[in-house]
Amino acid sequence: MSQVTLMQIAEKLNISVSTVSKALKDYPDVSDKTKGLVKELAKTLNYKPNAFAVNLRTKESKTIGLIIPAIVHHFFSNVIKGILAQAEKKGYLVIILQSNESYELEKKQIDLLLRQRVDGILISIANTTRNFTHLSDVITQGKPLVMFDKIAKILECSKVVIDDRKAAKDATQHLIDTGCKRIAHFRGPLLSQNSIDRFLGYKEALEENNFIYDSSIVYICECGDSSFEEGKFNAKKLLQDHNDVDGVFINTDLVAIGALTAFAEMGIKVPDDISIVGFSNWFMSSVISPSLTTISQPGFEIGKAAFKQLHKELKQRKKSKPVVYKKIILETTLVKRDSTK
Amino acid sequence: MSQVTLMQIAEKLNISVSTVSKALKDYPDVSDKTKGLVKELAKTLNYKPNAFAVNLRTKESKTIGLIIPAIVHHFFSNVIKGILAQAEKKGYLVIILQSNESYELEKKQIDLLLRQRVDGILISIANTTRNFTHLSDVITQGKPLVMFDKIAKILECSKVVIDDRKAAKDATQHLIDTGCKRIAHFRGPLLSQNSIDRFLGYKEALEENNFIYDSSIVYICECGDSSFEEGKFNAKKLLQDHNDVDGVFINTDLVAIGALTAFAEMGIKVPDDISIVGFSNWFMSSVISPSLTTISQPGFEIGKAAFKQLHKELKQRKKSKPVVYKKIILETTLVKRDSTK
DNA sequence: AAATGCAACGAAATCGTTTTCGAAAACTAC
DNA sequence: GTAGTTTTCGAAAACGATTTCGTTGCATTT
Repeated sequence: MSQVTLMQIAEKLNISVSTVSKALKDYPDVSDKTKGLVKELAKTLNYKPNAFAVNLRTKESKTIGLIIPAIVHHFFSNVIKGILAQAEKKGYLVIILQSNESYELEKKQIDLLLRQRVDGILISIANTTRNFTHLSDVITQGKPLVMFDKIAKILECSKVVIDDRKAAKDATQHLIDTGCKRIAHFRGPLLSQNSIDRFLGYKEALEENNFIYDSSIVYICECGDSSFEEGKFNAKKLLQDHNDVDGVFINTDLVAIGALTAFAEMGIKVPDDISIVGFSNWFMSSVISPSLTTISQPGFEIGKAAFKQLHKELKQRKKSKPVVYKKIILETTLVKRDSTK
Repeated sequence: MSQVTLMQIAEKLNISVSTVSKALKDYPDVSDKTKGLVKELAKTLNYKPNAFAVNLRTKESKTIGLIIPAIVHHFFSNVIKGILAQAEKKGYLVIILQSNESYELEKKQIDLLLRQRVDGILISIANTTRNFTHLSDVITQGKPLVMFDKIAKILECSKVVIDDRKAAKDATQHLIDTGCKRIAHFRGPLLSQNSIDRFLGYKEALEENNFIYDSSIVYICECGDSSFEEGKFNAKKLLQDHNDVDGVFINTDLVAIGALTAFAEMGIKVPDDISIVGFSNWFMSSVISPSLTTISQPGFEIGKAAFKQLHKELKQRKKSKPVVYKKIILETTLVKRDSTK
């Protein structure tokens, strides 16, 4: 029941606590003989160092915090998987918090993690976050902070992202290349940076191909829990208002699948009557029918890269080396499927 | 950079560390005047108690561990969401580890969590786990352990589950009620308890309705990363070998969706030619076409209940009250959709 | 005036490690 | 045999908070 301590081992062997500690950590100033004795007894007693004491002494806990807007989300759960995989390799544990896209919660959670004195923090910020002082506080306190996917451009810290603008441009270009003449866009929230960038990529592709940009065929989706419904709703509205549209680039797969469903219900043929490109490459996009052309967003790799960068900064700080912030941009690819020609 | 300590506050106010500590925790033997001074200074200095020291002193960290076979999984990510929501309410943090359905990893991770001295552990065990000593160790060490979904029946501890057998029986009964005469089953791994129970429920429904059980129309799926492919593969095989089958109860939605896809490719009409019932109610099951009739498995509630139970045991132990283990069984419901008549 | 009670504070032990700095003990060399 | 190394070990001081048990002063009671 009660845990074994260094002291108990020391008493049984009639040596001091310090020698036991050093023996277990293979210090050179302990004889092989006592090392053997200590290690053997430690094993039979099933000694596990008290992490609380170690943390207090060493001022680090080999634990990092992760704040993410949502867990039940194909992309984000892949990111988590990537982070956990990498953290495990390096012997780190991860405390996960879900901000629910709420700035207030995010602020509280940052405070919680700082109180817990995690070694560093990984975060993808909430859509509603405008004020970044809670995040700059982290950096001020000397704790590494790495942002991914949903970042704050102003903050000076490392970031792991994709090029939303380029990816959106690729997606739109694909619609153009496959013969679409009038291309609509279902965008995300007005204030979400990713959504803005994707919108800009869409617009840029249009302009480069001498298409006329028409704001009346750009629809806004909040991309929350009811993404699917938003997709359905806007698809129906689109058909009513602009039946000449023959292509849509949609901010996320879930909205796109909603749109696909609406089109199916209304007897509109995809891709014959209208082509659709989504964004993120959720698993389900490959199994619905017609399967969805989309942009693959490497969640696992983003998570992996984010932890790697955090770990690098952790090591740099430990060696009191200057910390260099990095912006890592991961590649996206267009996955062509049956929702486009 | 360097953190504020009780000592620093004490020195600035010319009082002792103990008084500062007691003032902040509203002990009755500190005057309101000094309490005011201390609290004010603590706030302006942005004092945060050093969690490492508090943990060491109090022997608890308000942190629990969670081991889960997979994160990128609709059901499990919902469980996580439920756990995190409840943990947040009670002021607990959650360290999450993914076992990847590997017994070896699971064992290591239990050890990691014990070393970290988390206050308790929540776990859904890996499919490959046969030996449970690593889990009984947790209980022996006096740490609460609550298992959910994938449990070990032998272990004496609290459990949160659904009634797989009853749910499977309901699903099969629905196929019978809607006129199916020959019902196949795509089951999960031979050694997975959930899969066994669902199989037994299937069989029980057949027997109660005087259907003949035929093992040749029970197919095995590993239900791993390639679930979808397995569903497709087995659906095709089923059609080749037994074209008289008019209903299938399938162990999980993902496999079922694979089967749906295969049927669509082969021109088999669902539910006219064959009816399908899945299990778990993934989000995608509601948006594919035809939408999938399935058993809804309340992931969020399971997570919530699991944490609640753990928290209750944590409190009981703290008050040295006897800990009572509970087996909590949550309700499932049959969600009727278009893949059955 | 002595005894009692109470309010307000502090000293010090404790939690279990890590690590520095000495101090023995053992060994080498002259 | 002495001086100087090299091993090998231990004492003790952190790390920062919590909590027990005193101690002080002051007011109240008899």
